[in-house]
Amino acid sequence: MRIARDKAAAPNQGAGERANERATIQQVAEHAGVSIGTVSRVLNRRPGVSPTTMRRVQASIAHLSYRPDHAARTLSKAPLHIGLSLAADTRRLTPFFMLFLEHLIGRLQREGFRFEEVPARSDGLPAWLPNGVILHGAHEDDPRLRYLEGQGVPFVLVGRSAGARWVAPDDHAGGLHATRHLLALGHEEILHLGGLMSHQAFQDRYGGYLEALAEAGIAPKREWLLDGSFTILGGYRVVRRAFEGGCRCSAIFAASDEMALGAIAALEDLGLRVPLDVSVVGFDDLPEISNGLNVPEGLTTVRQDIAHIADTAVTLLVEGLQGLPVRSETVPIQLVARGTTARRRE
Amino acid sequence: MRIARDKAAAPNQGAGERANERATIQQVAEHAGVSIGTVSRVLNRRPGVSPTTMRRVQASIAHLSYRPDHAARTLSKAPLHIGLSLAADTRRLTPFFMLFLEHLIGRLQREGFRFEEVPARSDGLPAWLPNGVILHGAHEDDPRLRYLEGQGVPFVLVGRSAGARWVAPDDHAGGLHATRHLLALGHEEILHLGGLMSHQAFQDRYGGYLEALAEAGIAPKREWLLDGSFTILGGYRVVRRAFEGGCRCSAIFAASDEMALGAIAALEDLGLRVPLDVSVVGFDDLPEISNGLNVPEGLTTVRQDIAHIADTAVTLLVEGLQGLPVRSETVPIQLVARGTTARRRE
DNA sequence: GCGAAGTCCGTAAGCGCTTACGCACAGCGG
DNA sequence: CCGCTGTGCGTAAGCGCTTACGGACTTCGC
Repeated sequence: MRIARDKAAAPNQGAGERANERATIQQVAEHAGVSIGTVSRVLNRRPGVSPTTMRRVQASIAHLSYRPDHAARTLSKAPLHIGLSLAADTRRLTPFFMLFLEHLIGRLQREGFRFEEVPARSDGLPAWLPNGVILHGAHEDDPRLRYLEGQGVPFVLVGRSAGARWVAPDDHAGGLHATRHLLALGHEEILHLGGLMSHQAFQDRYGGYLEALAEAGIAPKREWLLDGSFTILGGYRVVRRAFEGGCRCSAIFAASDEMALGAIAALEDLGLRVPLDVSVVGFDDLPEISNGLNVPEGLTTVRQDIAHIADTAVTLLVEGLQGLPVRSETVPIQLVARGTTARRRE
Repeated sequence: MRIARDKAAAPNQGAGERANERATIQQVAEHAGVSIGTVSRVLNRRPGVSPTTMRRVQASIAHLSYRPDHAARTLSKAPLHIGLSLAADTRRLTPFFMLFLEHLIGRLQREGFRFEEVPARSDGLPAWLPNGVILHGAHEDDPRLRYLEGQGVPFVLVGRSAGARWVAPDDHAGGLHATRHLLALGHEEILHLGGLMSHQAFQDRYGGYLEALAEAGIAPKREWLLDGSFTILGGYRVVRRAFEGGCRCSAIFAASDEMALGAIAALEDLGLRVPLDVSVVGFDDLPEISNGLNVPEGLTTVRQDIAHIADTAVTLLVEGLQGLPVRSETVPIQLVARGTTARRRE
């Protein structure tokens, strides 16, 4: 499959900016009247460039709408391969996960890392050793962790885990704030729509919920805990069944936006109005969900800063590559009050 | 953020395969006792390598678990930038779309293309001109198409469209075969669970359904056409409402697996058994859906060969880059009969 | 037995970028 | 006025690949 690039168009034009062709660093340099080394320094914010020159270069970059080529940048940066390893059970293409991946890949590209998903050999160990690894959804006793440790390869986990570098959102605080919000609105009987309690994160959300209830002096009832298995349909069915079965709760804290969406649909189908009759709080803050709702103001939910989580994962990994001591980070969450929660009716 | 690679480990070792470090073409060449040029020829299946040498090189590749570096390969291949442009309304991260993208990216990477999503300028036109473009979900009167044509940039559309290069699955045949399958099982009153009829593809699926009914001499009733807006929840609600409203149909042809899933859940909740009481056929064949079902044999559905579609998109684009005449391709679909369809109970 | 035509393979340039190195010039103290 | 330090910048090597080119053999016809 050979493809000849149309060279005849501009026989000997050097770097005279061909209309609309993507600009290279060379062209930027010529346009600005400096060398490519200087342009590169500006791009990477490295010292040794006078303010005047820097401004000129930046103007040229803007003028040519130049954007550095990922492939070339990757090739010349430090030859570090970083591996992505995604737990099989998270490979479920949930919107949340896809967004995370998008941010992660973006950051790695911008940073000039060479990265690839690491294929597993038949014995479950990686086929080749990257210089650093980001793991998503690994359990603490995952054999891969021991292996990486043994090989001296730094890694960071997405999700809380003892004795390793990790990033995780503050799931506990999320559950806490969501529930407090409902309590503050006068609700007392509050369902928790959760599931997958083998995951630490989801246990934590539930833990926050329990703590908030305890603060308010409310003893949680056994039947308030619903398992929606983190799907829209799961949320719908379990909530519908609960309310058909005579549940009198006036609020729901769902551990994911998907389940919240299902819950709201179920309530609607039963003739209950959200938020007039029942308030609902979600978790994640996925715009997809909030926009798809027919509550004009959108879903009240707990926002996770996905970009921040992805960013921190990379930062921690870089620390590991530099040999800095192990450090972990909990990224804060934020309650976003919108249209699906209201003061409890009378 | 400077990171020193540990060079002290093997001071003057040349290309002696460092344990587990990722191999380069150089190391493969030394291991096989040939030059890197020859290794490259083997990798790219280019002629001019004797069978003996080829085997030796392949053995070395396997032994070192060598995999060519994307970045380097991209950089040295023909300098063609191909742009990806994804219609805003398809940016909905549906499983189907994500899979498509995964295949597309894989193929482009293997092929050594440089590709990037093309950002739009404020006036809606692309910020820079790639050498070729793949568009997903563009309407025929999309201004971008005119623009690309005017600039002489070849493009291919995913989805049928007059007068341009396009690839699309045979949606009509899909609808036809799915419905024929149900008819052959003795069903006569068959619902169509569709939606989004502004899309040609979904109209076509419906068209296939109508044609099959016509063949069988059945006049479709108005109330057999349901709008599930291509979501699980949409499918659930509309089907539930239909059957609660006295629908006596014994089969459903859903235009997506998601809607089929919703439909099945709704039927279950109403105490109807699938496939004993009602047969259901989906569309797409997403393993995610079929596995999540509690019908042991999985969902009967129409399979779209996503990899083939992505592949063809690239092939057609390459043809465009080579200046070959415009050509389009319909990729065949296939009915996969599994556990959600059965002969109509007398 | 010698030149021509093949076959197979090594060599080196180059893709677009980063960065170590080193040069030119300014400003300083003596 | 000379050398010295320092700042700002150009230069060139090299990242891991692909591929045009040409060289070393082999094989064939005469």
